[in-house]
Amino acid sequence: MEVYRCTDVTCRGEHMTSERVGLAGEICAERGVRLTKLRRRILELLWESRQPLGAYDLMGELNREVGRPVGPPTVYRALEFLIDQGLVSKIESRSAYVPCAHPERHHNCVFFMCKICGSSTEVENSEIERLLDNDAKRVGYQILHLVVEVEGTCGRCTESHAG
Amino acid sequence: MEVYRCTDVTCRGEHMTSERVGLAGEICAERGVRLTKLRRRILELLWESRQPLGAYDLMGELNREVGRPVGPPTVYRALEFLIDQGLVSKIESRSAYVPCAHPERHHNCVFFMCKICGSSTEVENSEIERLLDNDAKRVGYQILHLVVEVEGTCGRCTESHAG
DNA sequence: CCAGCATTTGCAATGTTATAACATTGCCAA
DNA sequence: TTGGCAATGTTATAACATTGCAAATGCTGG
Repeated sequence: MEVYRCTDVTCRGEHMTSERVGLAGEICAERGVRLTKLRRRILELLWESRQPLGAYDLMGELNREVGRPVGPPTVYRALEFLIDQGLVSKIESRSAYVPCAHPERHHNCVFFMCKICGSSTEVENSEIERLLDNDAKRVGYQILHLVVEVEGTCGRCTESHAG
Repeated sequence: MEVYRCTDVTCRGEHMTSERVGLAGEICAERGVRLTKLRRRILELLWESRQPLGAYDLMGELNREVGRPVGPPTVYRALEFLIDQGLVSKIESRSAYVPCAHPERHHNCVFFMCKICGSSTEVENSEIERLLDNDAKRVGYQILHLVVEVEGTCGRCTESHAG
């Protein structure tokens, strides 16, 4: 059983995919919604990946696994479910999907994306949310959803490219 | 000559498209880059629109104007130029493009998007930039580009839908 | 158990957004 | 006049996403 680093640096230590997916299962049960085999498998694939996966990446992998074509709608519907349940987020600037580190809490994620290695890091920052709330009041908006994505270079890549 | 409301609420008053595009021309001249006819026309179309336009919306309009097919690369290259010069921003969560209210300053825009009427409002918030800078340091990132987009309902639409 | 119903998935087609690869134009300077 | 260069044109295709309908699956009450 392989082990993966948590993509949320505020959360130290390592977590197993199965642990993550198990938690997701509990959350779904509590809410009376179904984490079906397909949905669970897609969530696993996202946890197993070190970088955001596109819908068609997921499709390709599922194709290989089940040995027959899995169509886009199948994948997109599962992703929609996972996003609705807060188990996955879409990275808008990449058209890619990542598992959410803390689905048990309702928070707006900030994503740091490395331009070089493609990895993503999730952080929580309630202060940003507060600031945007203020701005929203100022311009008369009711907030439904935040998209905060930072493109840059991660420490590792910045070093290795600096020489 | 039609007049349009500035999409940046921190900037009161009204501005003409020609004024905006004129400023863009000056900026390009200073920088030694060329705001060609095509690029200028696309910037005008964005200023004339009350909401973000997709690349294919722009293509359609240009087709009508020049009476022959204008291909996607033509539009995308012009958009790339305008974005590089800070004259236009892409709204990632919509795959749509908006003119930048203050190209003369280098700042990261925050966009509020109304889910109902589709309009967008640009605000400046250097505090958010500062917070994200802190987070970036914390996770070891070098920031290259920020995407901060808020989806919600604008004051007008919130009212009319509340009853 | 199973009939009825809702949810989920399968499938084919299509729509939408973006880029690759290569050709052409127009301008300027050697 | 030619060679270089930036911009644009052209064709094709890649990448991402949705619609509409049919089939399968899973719950629930009889």
